[in-house]
Amino acid sequence: MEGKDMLSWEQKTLLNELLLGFVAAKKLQARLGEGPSPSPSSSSSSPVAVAPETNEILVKQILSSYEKSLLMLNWSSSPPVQLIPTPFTVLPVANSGGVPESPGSINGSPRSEDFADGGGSSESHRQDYIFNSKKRKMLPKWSEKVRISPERGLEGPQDDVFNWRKYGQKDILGAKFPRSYYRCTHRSSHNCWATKQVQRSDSDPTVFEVTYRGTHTCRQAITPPPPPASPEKQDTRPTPTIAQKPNDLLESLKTNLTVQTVGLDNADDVFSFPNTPPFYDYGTINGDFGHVESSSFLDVVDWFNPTVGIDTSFPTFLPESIYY
DNA sequence: AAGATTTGACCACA
DNA sequence: TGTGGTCAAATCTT
Repeated sequence: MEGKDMLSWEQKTLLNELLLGFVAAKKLQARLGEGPSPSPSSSSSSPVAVAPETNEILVKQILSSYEKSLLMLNWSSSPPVQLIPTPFTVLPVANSGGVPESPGSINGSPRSEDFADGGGSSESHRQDYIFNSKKRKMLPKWSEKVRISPERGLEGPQDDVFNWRKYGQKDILGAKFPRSYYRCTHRSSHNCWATKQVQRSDSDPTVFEVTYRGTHTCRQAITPPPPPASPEKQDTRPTPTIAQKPNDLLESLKTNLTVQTVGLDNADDVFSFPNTPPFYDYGTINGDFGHVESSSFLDVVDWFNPTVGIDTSFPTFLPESIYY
């Protein structure tokens, strides 16, 4: 029964995201429709200087995709709906892996051990373990390099708004520093399978290589944040236990660290956080809504998920029907 | 007392 | 068989 709750929560989250895109597309459509479409030729500073008809077609396609997706979600509530690990989860620094051979239920089925099996048969426990291990392997994976500024005295990157719980540390062959393993604090409560590994760079101790696996299905960004009790009590903990206003957090993050994405061609590109959190800028990511088959916007969702923890709470203009 | 971290052990995979 | 990733009991912190 709890599993069902989780599933429906995921569906809601997905619906939420879909609706966001849907409404945005609607607005765009309205704008395109109302304004006297600017002359397609000259002084349009927009990078996407296309004929109005093309715009409309694109918008229709977008809307159609959203509608279909939403419809599908609505009527197929019983089959597992995956919020994340789908083959089209592409992240800016994805370093392979991550593509499930079968989109089966990666995240949809909660671990039975969570509420059943009360420490009973070790055999079933083993099977759960194996199953989850396989499951995890199919999660999308990407990494970032996070640089801290030494003068701030931080020893670990405080790189996102998610709550991570350390579950292991390992000495890695050939690495000076041990690798730390974190998973989402809400793993059991929200069935959130996001994990990350933090490895301090050998060559530059101010750089932490953070490898994320899986995306958050929890809503940490809007869960009641614990009061900022004692600032910087510990150091090696790369995880803030805060989930305050993303903007505030981003501002502070911007001053503290930079993120280098790994795996891009120009690896020395240093990425700084933008001023506003999320970048729900479909214009910059679309590239090709025309035949991308409704996956692009999900990519965006995943794109910012790990670093800034886009919460589903940001200014929402969604119909209350999906609000819970 | 509850939640987080540490750490040794176990497991899968290359 | 060695290594990386995870588990879980013990320990620590709040």
